[in-house]
Amino acid sequence: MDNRQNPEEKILEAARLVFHQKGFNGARMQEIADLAGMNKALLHYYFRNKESLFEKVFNETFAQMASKMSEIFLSEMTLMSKIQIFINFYLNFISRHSFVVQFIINALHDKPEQLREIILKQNLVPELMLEQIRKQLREEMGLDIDPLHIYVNILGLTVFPVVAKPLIQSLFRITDERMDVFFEQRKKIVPTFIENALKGYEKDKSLL
Amino acid sequence: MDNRQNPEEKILEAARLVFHQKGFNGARMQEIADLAGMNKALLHYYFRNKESLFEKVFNETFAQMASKMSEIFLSEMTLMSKIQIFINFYLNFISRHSFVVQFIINALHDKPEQLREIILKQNLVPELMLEQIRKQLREEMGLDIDPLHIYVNILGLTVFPVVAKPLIQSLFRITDERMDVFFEQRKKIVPTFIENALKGYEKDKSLL
DNA sequence: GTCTATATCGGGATAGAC
DNA sequence: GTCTATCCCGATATAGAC
Repeated sequence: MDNRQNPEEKILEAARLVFHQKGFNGARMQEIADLAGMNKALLHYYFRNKESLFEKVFNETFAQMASKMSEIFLSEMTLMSKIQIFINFYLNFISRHSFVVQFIINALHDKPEQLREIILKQNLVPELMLEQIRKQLREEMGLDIDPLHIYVNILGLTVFPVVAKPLIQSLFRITDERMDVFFEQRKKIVPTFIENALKGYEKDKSLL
Repeated sequence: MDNRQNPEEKILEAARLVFHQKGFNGARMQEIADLAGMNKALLHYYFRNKESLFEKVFNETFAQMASKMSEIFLSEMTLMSKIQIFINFYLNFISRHSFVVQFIINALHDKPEQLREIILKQNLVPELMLEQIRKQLREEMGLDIDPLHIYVNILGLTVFPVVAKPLIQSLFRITDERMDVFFEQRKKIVPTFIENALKGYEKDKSLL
């Protein structure tokens, strides 16, 4: 671990790695200390206890993902471009931080409160993103659909395969290399899939 | 907990509830014992240790999901009907057993081995399902697409919202009641979304 | 601030009575 | 088979020297 950083930063970096992979219950303070190249006691000196260290990591991680997402979906682009960019960003990001999403989902499942506060603290308003999507669906594609469904669809198509990667691999005996190819393909396949789906609504509005 | 059952079954039922919600690390033998209305020691008497109890629950749960999925996708129906039925079944099932999927994904993420064996033990061959989907894509829609992507898309659109439910709810401040409506809507929206997407490929084969 | 040593506790597992 | 009591380890947390 990088010696130039101050201890706080070294601990946080180690904590990120361990918590992301093992979650709160699975993580060991000892492992974090080892990874940070220092003693357990120091973790308590800098961050009172395991819980508050976890909270720091969680808030930081979640805020980062949320703000990036917000940034993309509130920018000035066509909806389809945004989807394209989101999937690309996300699949690249995830290949380096493979456990964050599952980490977030699990952490949330344990204590569903907060989280909205984390977002608001960053001056992000989730509803704005939805309204922006609604507006673009209407103006760019002439569709009057609940944007939440579309948003969830985008996430599902992007996020699920990443989270379920071990399941998919084990089930169909797919090598790591073929899995990389698979995710590379999805960068093109998913946007097309979504675009097709939305264009289908345009053709036959009775489906809405 | 039901008194008519034998102790083994009572333990298993309690173990299911607790493991599904909290995972291996989060679960407490004490909690399982309490829920089963008996003493911790009895859990060890019937199931040697925590690990093997967990394994029983996991294998059983996973096998159940897998066989149902296999049953649907290998049956004699159009692909679109299967998708329709799968989503309906799944969203109903999940509303009663809300944590199973996350449970499976997490368990797998911790130990990616086995699992294929569980499937094969049931005489299920995952690849058969894919080949069946490939065949139906070709014959019913004239599409020559990698069935794995389609399969993963179906799962993503169905499974993700369930797993991410707390996240969605907290982020957009959605009440439990509105969430029920949301999932009810998805039973129609998702099949249509997929159908549109696939029909889009028919129109413009260059997208494949 | 950083270390070693240790207190404390929760929880899985076992012994042994009934 | 089922219980109580207890063991024992792993892990968080703290005391205290340097």
